[in-house]
Amino acid sequence: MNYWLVKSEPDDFSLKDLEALGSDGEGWNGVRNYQARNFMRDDMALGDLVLFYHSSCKQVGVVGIAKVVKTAYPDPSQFDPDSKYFDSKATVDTPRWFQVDIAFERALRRVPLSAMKANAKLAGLALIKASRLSVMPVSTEHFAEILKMGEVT
DNA sequence: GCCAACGTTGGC
DNA sequence: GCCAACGTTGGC
Repeated sequence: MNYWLVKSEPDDFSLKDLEALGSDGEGWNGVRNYQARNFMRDDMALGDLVLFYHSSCKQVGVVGIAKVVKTAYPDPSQFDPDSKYFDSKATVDTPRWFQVDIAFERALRRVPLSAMKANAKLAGLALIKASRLSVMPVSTEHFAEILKMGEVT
C-alpha cells in the first residue's frame, strides 16, 4: 500500500465535489507535469489512500482522504481540441498524459498547511519542500501523522 | 494581486 | 546540451 497527496483548488473541484460523485469517483485528469504523471502511471495501485489537499484558497490544507479506484489510463482530455488540457503532440497510439480514478473515502478535520509546517515529524514532506507538484508520494509515517492531526477528537 | 519558485521551451 | 526567457503554481 502506497500513500499519496493530491492538490485541488476547491473553487474548481473540492472534496465535497468528490464526495458527491460516490464510489465511482472522478478521473484525475488535467495533470500536465511529468513527475506527477509518472507517479500516477507507474506507482499508484488500487486501494492506495490519497490525502486530499485544498490549494490556492483561504484555508489551504489537507481536508480528507480519497482512494484509488482505477489505475492509470490515458487522460482523454489530451485528445480533445476543445479542452484546455488538449495536447497536440499526443495521439491515441502514443498518449502523453495519464490519469487514475479516485473516490471519496472520508473527510478529516482540516489540517492547515501551517500546522504541517510546524510539525517536526513532518520534516521532509514533499508538500512542505515548496514543491509545486500536484501529485506526490507521502511516506507511511507522514501519512499516519497527518491522519492523527486530522482526526476529530 | 504580488511575487518567489521552478518546470518547460526554444535558440544557439 | 546549455541557459535565458517565459509561463504557471500557489502561499500570502
